[in-house]
Amino acid sequence: MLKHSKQRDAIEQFLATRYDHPTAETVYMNLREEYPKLSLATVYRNLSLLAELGNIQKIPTGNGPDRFDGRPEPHNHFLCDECGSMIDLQMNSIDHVDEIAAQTFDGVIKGHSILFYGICLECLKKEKEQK
Amino acid sequence: MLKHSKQRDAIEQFLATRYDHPTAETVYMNLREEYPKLSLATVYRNLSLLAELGNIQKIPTGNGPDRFDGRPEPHNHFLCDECGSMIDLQMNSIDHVDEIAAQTFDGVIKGHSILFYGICLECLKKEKEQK
DNA sequence: CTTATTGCAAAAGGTTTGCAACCGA
DNA sequence: TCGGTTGCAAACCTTTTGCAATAAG
Repeated sequence: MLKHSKQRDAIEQFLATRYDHPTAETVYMNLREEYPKLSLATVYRNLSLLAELGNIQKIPTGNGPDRFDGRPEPHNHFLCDECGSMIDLQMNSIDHVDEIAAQTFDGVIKGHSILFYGICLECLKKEKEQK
Repeated sequence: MLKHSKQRDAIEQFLATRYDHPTAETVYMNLREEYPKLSLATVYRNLSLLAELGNIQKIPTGNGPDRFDGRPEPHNHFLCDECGSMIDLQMNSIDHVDEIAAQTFDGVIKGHSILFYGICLECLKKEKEQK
């Protein structure tokens, strides 16, 4: 059970080419060119499925739509308050937070997600230019 | 500008008595008893305002409604995959993650939010009992 | 008296779902 | 053929918004 689907392949492949953590809508818009009949529902369904399978990551932002990351390996993210851009932060040394958490908690910690927020380089530059 | 409001006080007060990170809906349901004419919109408006003022914390979960925490001091949270309960995790030693992140990132990091996920103690017990 | 706040209802935004048609194994 | 997958539209859930009425300072 779980048949092949061109749409699913295309979605996974598209995410593999993007480093900006697109939304479902963005995936949809881009793939429409190649698959004019593609439906947004199909995009959502496959993004959820791919995330469950562990092939991609779904990253909730707290405001605005979820973002999707073609790289399934654990890593952290930075979200710019101002322009909404999301950036990968590779921080190997940070996995120990699960251990620290485990010391104060008796349940099972499967993992964590850290979302850093602030102002990205581009927005900083723009602010300086305006002065 | 910023007048006093009984509703806002009640919402902040209610949160101060709860350690289970209620949703806006839960706040609403509970305060209806004392304020029968209270509107859900008022609850949302005040929760947002209180969070902006830094009096409470708003915690997005990624699935389901946002949760609210009457304790504004920085701390982390654990969300149970199975029953949806949310627990505070006090981990003073964890603030250095911002520093670590700053080493790999040129923008401004204002803060972070860590959401741990897994299975809580209660759900673990239930699972064991079923076997 | 002025204006922040409220309640109500309607709208918005993002995501999910029902269903018949379609496609892959 | 069987059943997973699609497209479409409608439904859903959470949150926000417009507006006239109310209440705080």
